[in-house]
Parts: sequence; structure tokens; C-alpha cells
Amino acid sequence: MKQSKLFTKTSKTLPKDEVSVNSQLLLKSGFIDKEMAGVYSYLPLGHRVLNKIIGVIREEMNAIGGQEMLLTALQSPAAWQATDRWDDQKMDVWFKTELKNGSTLGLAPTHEEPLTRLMKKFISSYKDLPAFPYQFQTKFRNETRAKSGILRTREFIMKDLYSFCRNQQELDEYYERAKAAYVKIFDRLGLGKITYVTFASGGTFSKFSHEFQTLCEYGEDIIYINEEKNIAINREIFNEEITKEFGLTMADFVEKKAIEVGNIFKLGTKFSDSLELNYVDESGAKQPVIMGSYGIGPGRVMGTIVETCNDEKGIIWPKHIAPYQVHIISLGKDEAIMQESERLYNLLNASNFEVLWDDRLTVNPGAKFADSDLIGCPVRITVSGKNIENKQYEIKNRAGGDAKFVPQDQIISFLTDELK
RNA sequence: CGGGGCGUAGCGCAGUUGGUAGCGCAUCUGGUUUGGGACCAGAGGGUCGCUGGUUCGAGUCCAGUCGCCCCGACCA
Repeated sequence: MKQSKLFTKTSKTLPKDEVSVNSQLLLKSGFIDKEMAGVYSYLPLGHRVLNKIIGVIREEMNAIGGQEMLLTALQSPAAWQATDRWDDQKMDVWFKTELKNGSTLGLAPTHEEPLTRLMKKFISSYKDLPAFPYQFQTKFRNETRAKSGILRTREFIMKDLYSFCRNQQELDEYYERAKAAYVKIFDRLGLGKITYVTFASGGTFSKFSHEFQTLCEYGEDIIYINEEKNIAINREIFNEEITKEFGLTMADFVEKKAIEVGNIFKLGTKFSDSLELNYVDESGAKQPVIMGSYGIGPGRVMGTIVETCNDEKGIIWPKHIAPYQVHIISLGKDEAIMQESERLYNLLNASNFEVLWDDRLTVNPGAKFADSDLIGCPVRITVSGKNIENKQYEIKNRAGGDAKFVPQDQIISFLTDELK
């Protein structure tokens, strides 16, 4: 992508009431735009990042048998009335609206009900199970207070996978596979080292559910960690009784702030009972389907990455998540510099690197470097008269370290080592 | 939903005892610059969140309303 063609621009100033680091950096760099409180658009750079996060999640969901689909955002009240969650008293985040004919409908805050109802059309026998449908879908939640930039919004994309199993054992096994997949996802997203599988309250059908909590001072959750045994417990269930189950006392844990980036829980028959999602087993007996639910918010993940990967100059994207892997900076507008830059740009593109090329002729070097640091691509290549004379490229990693000089003919192998 | 703060040009701000709105950044034009957010000269851009009231006159005073941010409560 030639930066001269990118319609978004970076900004030197910010709206005064944007306080969170994630919204400050993402707005300043032109990754997102704020439509209203708790409602953000993803602009080209931000959209690329969001899609990379989605891509990683998609691969790991497919790897555990997930089948992608897309349910509707507009929701008929029927299914929700059956589970008694249509009432604003029971579910206080509803956005509701109505059709021209006066009938009421809702904007989906989650999809257990509509999906359970949908699956009734396809599940009747034990032979139809298990099934693991999932989607990346927009949820609407009428939060009383949107806050923290893109971490807590009223409209957001969520990956929600649901497991439909024949029995508890099948659910338990799948749950563990999903948990392992989540660990892998956050590793690939660059958050692995600071993300904890955290015990949380389980509800009616299991002792625990699990939250994936990324350590961050700006987080709104509090968790308790024991490093030695790698155990984390969320605040709601952190007590002497629980810690004893792990052979520890409360004093063995440290309190940390964290952002909940994912959460998995066993639904059991909660929805299959009330919506009558049953199947016939081998002996001909009717059985309720055993369900589980597995969520990740890609937008919140993006905000979390920005919160945890930045310095005073801007964002430092993990290499698999960056909008572009390489940022080429052309210093000066001499013919030789622009020609060499373009040659490099074409070479890297042909070698399947994702490249942003700052080809703007009227922008001073200082501004280009500042933009590059702000946007935060992992590798910056500076093309200048001096470097061309020496037949080399000047490479700087956004994450830190001194500049390296790489001979022109070794650039592809160098970048392959660096980025793949 | 409770408490606090704020709405003046795209963004950040100033605006005195009420007298008809200004600065910086950004944008546009011309020129000079080019290794860490350049400089000079010129230009465009605002029914002062909205509604009503007081007044000869309201950005300024009063009432209401809408929106935004922070803290807290809430968060399948």
C-alpha cells in the first residue's frame, strides 16, 4: 500500500476527552473512528488488524472442528421469551426496535437462543452430534456506560462458538480442546505471556468456567495469580475454600488488574431444556443436548494489544497482527530514492510480504519517522541516498534495538527470518 | 443509574464588568526546505451543542434539554 493513497491520516492532536491509551493511539494513527460513545468504526489500517486477529481465531476454531456461519443481528422475541430473557429486567442490555407493522424485535446481544432454536432444525439423532458452529458476528449491548475506548463498546464483533454434545463427557473433552485452542490463539496474537487461564464461577452446570485474562493496569477486572503453579482465580470466587482446592492459601496469590479477552463456559442443558433441543440416543431414548459456549471479542483483543504493546511514540504491533509487516520510508524525493524504493516495494510484494510504503513527496523525514513509530509496523526500512550508495537497507525493529544494515541482495532472506 | 467535569472552526484552546468572536495545529495557494512531527507569505473555514427566557443588546446571565468524558454501581 502506498501511503500517499491511504485515505486516513495520522493526527497530532486528540479529542480532549479520549483518555484510554488504546483509543488515543488508534484514533491518532487513524486505525479507528469514533461514531459515538461506545461505537467505533474500523478504518483501513484498523480493519486489517481486526481481520488478522479474526484470521488467527478462525484457523484455531476450524482446527477444533468449528464450522463457521453467520446468524442474524435482528432477533425475533420468540426464542428469548422461551428462556425468559426477553424481559428488560432479566436482560438489561437489550436494544429493541420495531417493524413498520408494530411488532417488536431486538438487536442480538448474544446468540444462545436463536442458535439453539436453529439447531433444532438439524439435530434429531445422536448421529447428528457433536456439532460446533461458530461465527464472527456483531453484538449489540445497551451498556449503561461505554468506556475504555474499544474495550467496552455498545456494538462489537464477537467470535462465539457453541458446542452441542451428546453427554457430559463429550462436552468436558471438547471444553478442554477449546481451552487449549484459546491458549494457542493468545500465543499467536502476542499476548500469551501475559494472558492467564482464570477460574471463574461456573453457574448451574459446572463448578468453574474459565476466563482468559490479560494482565494490564488499565483492565477493569481483578484476578489473583499464583505464578509457581500458574493458577489464576477471578475476584468473584477468590476465597479460602477455593484456594484450598489447589493446595494453596489466599496469601499465596498476588492481586493483578486484567482485561477479560475471552471466556468459555459449560451451558449444560440450560438452553436445550427451555428450548427443547433434544436428540434420540442409540437406545431410542430422548436426551437433551449438552451445550457449551466459547467467546472472544476481536475488537477488545485489538484494544488489549494496543494497551499492552506501546511506548511513548506509538503502537508496537506483534508481528502477526500488524496492519503491514514492513514500513518502507523514502527519505527525500530524489528520482534515485523513489526508484529504489519502488523496486524494493515491488520486490517485497512479489515475495508475499505485506508492505506499507511512505512514498509521500512533501512530508519531511521527521514526520515520516513519527508516523511510522505511531502506526507501529514491526520492521521499518529506510531508503536514503546514503543507503543506496552503500547498496544496503537500513532496518529498524519497532520493538527496539539499534538499526541494522542489510546488503540489498540479502533483504528477502533477512526479512523471512525476521517475520515469518 | 448515582457523583464529578466539559460542550466556542476538523482538533486543542482563549474570550475581561453582557457590546456583535480570536489564537495554535490542520486545510488550500505560492515559494524555500528534506535523517526525527520545517519555514515564509497569503487564503478559506464558526446560526458559540440545542430550545426558551431576561435585556436595547447574550459565547457571556437564568431555566430546560441533548451530547461527551471520568469515578462508582452494573456487565450473558
